[in-house]
Amino acid sequence: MATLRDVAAAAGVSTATVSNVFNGTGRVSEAVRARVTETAAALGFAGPNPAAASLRRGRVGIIGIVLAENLGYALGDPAAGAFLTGVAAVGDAEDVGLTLLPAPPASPGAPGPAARGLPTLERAVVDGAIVYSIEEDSPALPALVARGLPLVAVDSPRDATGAPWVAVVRVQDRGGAQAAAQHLLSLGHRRVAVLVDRLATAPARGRATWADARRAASSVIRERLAGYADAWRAAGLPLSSLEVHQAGANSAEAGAGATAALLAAPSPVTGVLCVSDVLALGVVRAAQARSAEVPGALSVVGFDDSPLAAEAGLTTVAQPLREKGEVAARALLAALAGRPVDAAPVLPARLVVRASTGPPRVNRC
Amino acid sequence: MATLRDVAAAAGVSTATVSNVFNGTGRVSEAVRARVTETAAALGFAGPNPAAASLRRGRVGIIGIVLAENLGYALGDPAAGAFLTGVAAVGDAEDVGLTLLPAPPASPGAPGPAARGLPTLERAVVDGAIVYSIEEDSPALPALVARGLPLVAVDSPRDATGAPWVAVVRVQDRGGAQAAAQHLLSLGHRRVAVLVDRLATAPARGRATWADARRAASSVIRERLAGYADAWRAAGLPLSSLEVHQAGANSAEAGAGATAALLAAPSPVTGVLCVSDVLALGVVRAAQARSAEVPGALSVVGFDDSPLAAEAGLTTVAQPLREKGEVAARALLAALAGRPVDAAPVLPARLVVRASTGPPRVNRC
DNA sequence: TTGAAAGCGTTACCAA
DNA sequence: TTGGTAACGCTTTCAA
Repeated sequence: MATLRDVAAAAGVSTATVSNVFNGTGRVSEAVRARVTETAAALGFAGPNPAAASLRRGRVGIIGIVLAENLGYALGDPAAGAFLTGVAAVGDAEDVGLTLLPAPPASPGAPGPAARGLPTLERAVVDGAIVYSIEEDSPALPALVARGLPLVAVDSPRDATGAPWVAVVRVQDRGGAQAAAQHLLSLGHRRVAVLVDRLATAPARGRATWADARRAASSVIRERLAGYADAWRAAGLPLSSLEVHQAGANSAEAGAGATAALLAAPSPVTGVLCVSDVLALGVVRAAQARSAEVPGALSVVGFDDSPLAAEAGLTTVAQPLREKGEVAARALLAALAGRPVDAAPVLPARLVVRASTGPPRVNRC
Repeated sequence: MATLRDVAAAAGVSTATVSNVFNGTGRVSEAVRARVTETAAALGFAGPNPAAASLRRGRVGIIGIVLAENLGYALGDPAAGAFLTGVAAVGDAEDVGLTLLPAPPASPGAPGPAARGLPTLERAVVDGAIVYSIEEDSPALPALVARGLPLVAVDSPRDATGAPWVAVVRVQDRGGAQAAAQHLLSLGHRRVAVLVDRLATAPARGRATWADARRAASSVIRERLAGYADAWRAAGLPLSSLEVHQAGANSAEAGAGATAALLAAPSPVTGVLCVSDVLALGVVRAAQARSAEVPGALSVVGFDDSPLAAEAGLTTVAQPLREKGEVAARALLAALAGRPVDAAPVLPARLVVRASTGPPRVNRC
């Protein structure tokens, strides 16, 4: 592959001039520009080597998006897709590329600084990064912070682990969750389950205590659970009638798998508040498969209003996913450009009532 | 920010040694390793500068994914998300990052090599790229080819515009489409519409001719249309009873907008073959809004079997989206590693019959 | 308007 | 096992 120097030599000009031609920068006579362009074409020189240019410039024109777990898993949630769409839209407008960075979960016995299992994260050529919904104890966070990159957090720890965030973007998770629970209460439900993917980093299934729930590893989960509890408290109901269950993962399958436990109990719940739409859709599917009508026998509420929810007629708490991506991207780009940044935007959440919730059926027994 | 050289100086060793410590490479005594690690920590050195390392190494550990149009638009299609998931899964496994590269559509009057509006594409620091479903006349293609990067095409031109593809990944679009059309035929439909997003690069709406259809800008669209026509031909039916309509864009809204024309004609169609699920979902929604039952008054078939389709009970042609991503990524990584590559994998497509198709209702008049 | 030259921060080869 | 030392390919003053 020809280099800029080759072109300079062949065209009989300096490398500085060739660089100027290719960067649109500066004053170059039309004659020289033409000669350089031609020579470049003849040599098959496609433009400055990006790695070299990045090194020299100190900027790359690419921002990273750090996604929880591995990329494949993260993109499986349509909510993540919507968020990315927002980030991408802003990136487009500012001619900034997007690199997806996987943040593996905490693993015990991390070796030296070299082979900690975060190679992509530590070596990615990016100007800054948006940290999307990663677990608070992920080793990715310190690794990123150590790099000294400008960082924007989305859906992340309230106290943010001391990371020097440029901005922390949040959603009214607690208020949205409260509205969801309030909705079920006002329909007449009094025995309801809360279904989370998992409370701790290690997946677990089955019923959990509220004490565990309050210590959930994810701040978003904590907030949502707190919101559900708020509604219960406001109604003067005991938390014993608001059971917390873990599905083990954030997927429709996991939601389906957890459904039996909800319905089979001695006194089954009449409603389920799920912390994500994918979980909720799994519950709906499993309930119907067991001939438990939704919402007749079981009301189901999701969270996120991901694209799937509307299709499925799922009552859910909508958060502006796309806008969240836009806000985060704009904050990061502003910081990179040295512009002032809103350090703590909070986006609204709102209940969207669809067909998956209704009054509880009166007990036939 | 401290550099590797600073660390070397402070620790009283050579830069080579520090480099070795941080790359796990080579033999470094435990004592030296410890001293270097400590010094680095003390200086706040987070590891080698990725841009510099990339320049020196000649590799980055990142592959690009070129998406049609702009990223925001592309990610709006859940099918793209599923594909990306596949690519990401392979990337994870091989510790390779993913950069999303936007490929703007053709625009007239492109200026010099510098400011052609493809900055991200021309400057992205990647080792190779997967070109996903981009238009055949996109300026992105020559720009990429000029860079001399190893390239894998997905859903791309049959003749591939002479680009030196490492591999071209295809799906049995034609066969899948034929099966879809055959399905409607066997249900008794004889007057059917084909709904595409658009045939040419410039968006257009309304009915089109088969002559236009055969010249569609996208090879995938051409293949699918050919498949529909195959079924018609095999049944001995005239193409005049298989109307081609353009929706103008690949979105549910566009599909909905095109629905009126399908139903309002003097002799309305009884079935619609859509080239994507999002279009199909738009048609279903719009038909129902006009009190045309699906499938009673109108049978609707999608394409892709994106995650939305199952939720909505849409009959569609399934293609292995995730696997497509995996195959493409593996091909590219193999090429980068100098391993042998299957240059022309073809993935299967299969009809998935759900609730959106049924026999045509007998005309009441 | 053009050129000379000094790095940007690494890695990898070869020698010690 | 460690160090010296060339590159890697470019951008950017500063001078001419």
